[in-house]
Amino acid sequence: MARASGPRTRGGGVATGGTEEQIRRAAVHLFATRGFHATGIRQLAEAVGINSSTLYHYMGTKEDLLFEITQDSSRRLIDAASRLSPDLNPQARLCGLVYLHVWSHATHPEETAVVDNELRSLDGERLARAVELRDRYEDFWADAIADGCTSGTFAVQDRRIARIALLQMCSGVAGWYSTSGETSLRDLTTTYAQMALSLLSCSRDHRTIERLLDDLDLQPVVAAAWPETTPSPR
Amino acid sequence: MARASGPRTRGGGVATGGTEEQIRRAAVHLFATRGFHATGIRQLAEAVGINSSTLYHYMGTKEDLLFEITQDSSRRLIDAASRLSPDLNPQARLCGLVYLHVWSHATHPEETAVVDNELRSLDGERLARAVELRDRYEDFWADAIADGCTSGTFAVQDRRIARIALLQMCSGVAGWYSTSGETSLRDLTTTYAQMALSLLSCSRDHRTIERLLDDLDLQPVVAAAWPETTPSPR
DNA sequence: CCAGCCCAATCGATCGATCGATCGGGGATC
DNA sequence: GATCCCCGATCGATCGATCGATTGGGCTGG
Repeated sequence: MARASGPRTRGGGVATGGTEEQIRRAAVHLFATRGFHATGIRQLAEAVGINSSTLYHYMGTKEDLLFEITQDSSRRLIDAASRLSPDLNPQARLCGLVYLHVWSHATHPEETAVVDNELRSLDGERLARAVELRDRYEDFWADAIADGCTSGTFAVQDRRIARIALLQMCSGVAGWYSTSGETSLRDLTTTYAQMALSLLSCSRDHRTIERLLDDLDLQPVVAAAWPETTPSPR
Repeated sequence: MARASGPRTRGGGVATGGTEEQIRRAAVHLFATRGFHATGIRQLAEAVGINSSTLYHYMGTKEDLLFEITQDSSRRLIDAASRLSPDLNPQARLCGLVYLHVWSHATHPEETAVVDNELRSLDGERLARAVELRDRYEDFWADAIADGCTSGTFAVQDRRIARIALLQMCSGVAGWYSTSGETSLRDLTTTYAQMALSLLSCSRDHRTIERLLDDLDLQPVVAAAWPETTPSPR
């Protein structure tokens, strides 16, 4: 349990946030970079600067920690997607989903990578719950694609394959994008939205999509889904 | 003591190959499904039906095994890509790459998944060699995309991002496709080739791509890259 | 104000289990 | 008897997790 909301002890507490949040952050980083099974409980403690036994004052088992991380990240994506206006045309809806997904994966690559790659380390019941959340999120995409296809805006050979391909392509952003690189977040999201529309046989000019995304004004949505956006670079 | 299974005689070995090949196959399966670090040496031995110490008669370390598996799979992809005729037009070349990549990932999902997901478990020097092979393979894609862009066949906002997106999208096949499902390999590869061309602003009809792939006649190429397997369709 | 107590927070020590890997020897075949 | 397979036993290291003990700030009753 442990309710930590403010108290810092020990001198020299340079790190930001409470101990519990530090643990969470270190776990996200280690799980994303080395993998769940390759991350030792002592490594995690060392990254936080505490003894390994102290970890268990703040968390349950190591797997509990992984589960909570994945649930949290999954829910953020679902929250963001569900905030999209329901009466958008298919084109705008799809662009919005791409924007939210790519923005999340670009600015929080570790959280999203853990969800994308480490679900298999969950046991049966937790895996089922995690998959359920993932499926709920993918339904937003399935609905948008179906809408566009029935209305004639999109044209694809196979809707399910198109959905899988789009999600896979957009998730890849977490693996390579760096905010310190030469591509801005604005260009990145626009480029992916353009590729997504093209893949759905609905090509649009880059500037057109840029304006479309500007009009959607989704920055408040991602800000609500990922509140404590860190000032740290990376 | 009677041996449980796996008569060793060389005269054609009943269902499974030699012990070394059995180990390789079991390792590919376990590394792909559970992950490298989550796979124990005793699990691996049990899957083959031998004692864990016997493993070391056939292999080096566990990491040696992973390295060999990734090198092998990477080289097969490079071999296949390098067999594509150098004087194909960009459209046909790109379709050929998609075909080879998707076919490989669909028919050998575990080998390819290990390469795609477990490279990080390699140590520094081996990781560097593995990444080098991966980069060499991606160069085939970069060249095809560049050719198409300079010749006006393709049009993308960012060639590098397009390449990454295409590869990510095609690699995803390993994660969901089942040869026992309702989608044939022929439809799968054609659908992906169509999506790839569309993404590159070079839309083509499904039937057109089907014929294009038929004309390329790439079955001998994949058969050469993955010899000891069953290639029936197309 | 102080005495007494509580409790979050931390650590060192250690648990049983499992990890990857090694070694010497047994038994079969040629 | 030499070679090839294979296994039981075992190594040191590390795994995730728990234990008892200590610390110190904050709250309470007097």
